Amino acid sequence: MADLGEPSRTETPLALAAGAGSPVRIGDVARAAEVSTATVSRALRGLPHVASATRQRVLAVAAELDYRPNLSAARLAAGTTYTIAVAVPDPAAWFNATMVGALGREMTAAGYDLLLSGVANLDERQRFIELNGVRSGRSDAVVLIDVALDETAAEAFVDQGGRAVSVGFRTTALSSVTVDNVAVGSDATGILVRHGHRRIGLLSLDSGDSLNFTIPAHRAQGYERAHAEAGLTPDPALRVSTSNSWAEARRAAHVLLDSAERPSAIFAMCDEQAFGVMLAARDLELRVGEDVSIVGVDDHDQSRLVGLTTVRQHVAR
Amino acid sequence: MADLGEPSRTETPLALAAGAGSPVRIGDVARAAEVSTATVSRALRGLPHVASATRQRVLAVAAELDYRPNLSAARLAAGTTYTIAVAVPDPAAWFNATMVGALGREMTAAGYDLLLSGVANLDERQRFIELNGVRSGRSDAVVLIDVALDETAAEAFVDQGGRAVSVGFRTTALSSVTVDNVAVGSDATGILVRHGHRRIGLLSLDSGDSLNFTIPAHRAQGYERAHAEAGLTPDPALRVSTSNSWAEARRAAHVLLDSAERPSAIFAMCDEQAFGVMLAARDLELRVGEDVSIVGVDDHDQSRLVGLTTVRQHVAR
DNA sequence: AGAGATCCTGCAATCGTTTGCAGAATGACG
DNA sequence: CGTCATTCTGCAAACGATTGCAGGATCTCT
Repeated sequence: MADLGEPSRTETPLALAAGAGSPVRIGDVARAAEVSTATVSRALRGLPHVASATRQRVLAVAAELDYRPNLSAARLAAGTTYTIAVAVPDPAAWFNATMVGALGREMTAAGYDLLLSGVANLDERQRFIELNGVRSGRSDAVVLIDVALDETAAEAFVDQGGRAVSVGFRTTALSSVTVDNVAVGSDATGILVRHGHRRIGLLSLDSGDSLNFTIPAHRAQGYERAHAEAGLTPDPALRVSTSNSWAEARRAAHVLLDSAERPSAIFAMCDEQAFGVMLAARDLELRVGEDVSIVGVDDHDQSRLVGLTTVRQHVAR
Repeated sequence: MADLGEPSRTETPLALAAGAGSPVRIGDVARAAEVSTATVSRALRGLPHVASATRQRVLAVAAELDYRPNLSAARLAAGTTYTIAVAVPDPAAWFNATMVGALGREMTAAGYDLLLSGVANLDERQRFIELNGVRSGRSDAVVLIDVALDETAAEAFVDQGGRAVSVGFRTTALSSVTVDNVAVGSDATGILVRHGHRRIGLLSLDSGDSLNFTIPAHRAQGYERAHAEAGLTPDPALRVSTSNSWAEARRAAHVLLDSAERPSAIFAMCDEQAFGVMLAARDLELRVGEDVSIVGVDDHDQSRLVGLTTVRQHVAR
């Protein structure tokens, strides 16, 4: 593992407004096209009630002058921002990153901007909600990815006129897009049960500082349901929980696997954890899929590689 | 692999401005605190020349009224946006996501907003540059992550007063933060050479639709340099390139590994590709690290798991 | 006590759009 | 040819802050 040290940096002095000239305003276009600013505004935005000849002329002049409307002004006047604020606990986590990417594509297509905020703890969540609340003029709506909001907070937000959508967490006050995590847990565990496993470990996701505690809870419910349906009773000793880092998961898996009565399979709530479990298995020279089976959730490309069985979630859309 | 089907969606009607009341403006605060709006503005932003008693009063009143300044108005008046637009080819790719996350943290701390755009091809890049150019009022500056901009485009942007920083791509017109990719390539290859490998395959990153073609080129240069320093001449037949998908890389690796004179080691330009190579090796029942060595770049947590040697890049900061 | 410096505060202009309303121009129709 | 409906266009008032400038208090020093 070679370490490359500090990345190099070049500091090219940023020539401020070198050939900038004064920016073109809507008035300049109006004058050049011999119409009023009102007409320019309407023509440029494709509003009705503009003669098509006039519109052509305005468009031509605007292009000629390379006119760019000032967004702040437009937003102020129109009272809308065409921006959606997205909050996500850890932007680098695979699920979140994919979600944000997909959202971004949709929004760009619809002409909206995507304001991204990392919201890792309660304080930051609070700040985010306040900042992007009603009439902050910062955003038109808010999307919470994997960020839980209790009912009262959600209601307060909506009552004040905020618009919000929640992904991965269900709240009655908010529109939400969620996956049935009980089913996820049940499916995953069910796969193991059908393969004849009777002692199945559960590596649960630690809520910790995270803001969504329902996902792990629901998946755990599924884990139990699958057991119940097969007439089994899960052993509480086989249940541990960690954050979603592979390192911690590895340590936790050791606890399970080192024991004399080790489980023959482990259900890990996310792939990151599943990787950690694999590491632990390797440490103990257990063969994955033979000595111990592992099931994860999510759909990392890489999962396939190491022969992990995963329950897939649809992320884009 | 169980497929959970379409995620469920709840559509709670979003009560618009239920208890919203009319938003509090700066004038309301001014009136309540018995000062002018100018003073309120100064007090709230911590500007000097406000008596501390006055400031206290204003702050109290503002809090009392739950005043939130309208960002669009503030931006228009101040001529600044406190927003930085970030362009990234694929927001879900590990390196990019991590970078965006780190940037976001810094920016939030500094009171800036992060506007995220996916910029996957030349058209989108063009659109991004136009949209976020000078005085668009959309952003104060632009950060290009792994998005190449030719010198002329960069100069034009700067000449018009745009501010931009480039990450992962060096341009003389722009400030840039880059990693010395020749060194990366050379380090990675050097590791293999020192382990006694003489036939080293190179799995290069296909520029394709991507916007940064210098990284692969530089790493390839490093690959050659390392050979030269060891008095070796790389075999051109051992050089293939694919996109950064593990599936394609797997196919490409087959081309290398199926041959009678297969390389004893392969340098893959990114971890995603390295995973693909591992898959191919597994297909052929070659043991990684024994029958064939693999080196990748980046620093996925997962790399460690499968015993991949990687050259680490510092991503955050 | 008067002159000058220092510190606060408010007036009003400004930022660059959008949009309601009214008036002008054009066309249709009897 | 006069009405009336139908388009188009422009005037001017928002939108909600920021900030240069000048005036009024207060303080210091001789």
